Amino acid sequence: MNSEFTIAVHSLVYLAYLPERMASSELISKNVSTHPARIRKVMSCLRKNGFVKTKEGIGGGYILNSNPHEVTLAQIYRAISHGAVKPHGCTGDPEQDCPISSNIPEVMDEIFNEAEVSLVKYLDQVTIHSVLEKIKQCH
Amino acid sequence: MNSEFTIAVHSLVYLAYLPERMASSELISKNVSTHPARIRKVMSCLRKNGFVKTKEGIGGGYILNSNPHEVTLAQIYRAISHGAVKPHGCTGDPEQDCPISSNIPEVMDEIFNEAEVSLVKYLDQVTIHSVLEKIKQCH
DNA sequence: CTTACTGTAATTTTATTTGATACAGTTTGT
DNA sequence: ACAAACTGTATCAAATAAAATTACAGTAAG
Repeated sequence: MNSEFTIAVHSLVYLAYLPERMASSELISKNVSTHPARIRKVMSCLRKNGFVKTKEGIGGGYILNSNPHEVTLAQIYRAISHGAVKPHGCTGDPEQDCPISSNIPEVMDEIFNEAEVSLVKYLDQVTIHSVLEKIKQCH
Repeated sequence: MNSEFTIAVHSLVYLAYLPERMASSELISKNVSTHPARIRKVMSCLRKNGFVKTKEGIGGGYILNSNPHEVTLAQIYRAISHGAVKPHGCTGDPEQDCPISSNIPEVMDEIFNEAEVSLVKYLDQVTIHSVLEKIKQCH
């Protein structure tokens, strides 16, 4: 899994935290500790999924377009990292005679899909607002 | 996540499938489609966790040392890929004044840990035997 | 019409994963 | 004793993936 999901959550939490709920890619990138172009890529995806609105030109940037109490990490995960639980390399070989080797790719796929469902079920219980609350409770 | 977990599951399923439940790293590597040294590395870990026994020297190899009905993918995951759900890159920066930036690493860590607990809870329902059954049911 | 922004693609750099090689240690059979 | 066939483990090289960087077209504000 690459860290775009983490970047997306961080960015949304940051926007929810700002009084104006608006920030440029440069400002967000400094908070997240990454490159502005990467923020723009992630935010572009979040915009397409309705989590934020963007404003181009002078004074532009990203503004929250959703309720932090309602947006869950599961929604963000599905938008940006769907399928990321499964590792890239797969074992086995469909050409082999052995039923283990030839069928395990399909079976492991199914298992990783189900595993992801469980993971997403947990993420569905965590909202942007609840992440913000957890952060505030850090000593 | 790298694919050692997948390799471990595949290898154990393969051993469970073999009548003798014994195979060399070379034989397993061909079934899995990877390098024998990689199999030996993974199997070495499985041995340390009691899933298999190894036999060195001529006629040696790996032999199942556990009941396929009892070994779950959760046990294998914990042995070989614990912590792998969390992506490598982390966002934020503990040095910054902003509470979001400075505290999000800790909070996201916690979230990924909980997410992994959910994932492992699912894997706990899947045994080596049940994977073998799924494979047999492939058309 | 300049400035400050986003959108997006292309490129380079860095990190991770995988494959490959090597060799010491172990067991078996002769 | 010793050759053969294994595992255990470390190291190096190659492939792949992730991240950073650069570049530039498009847009809105003043």
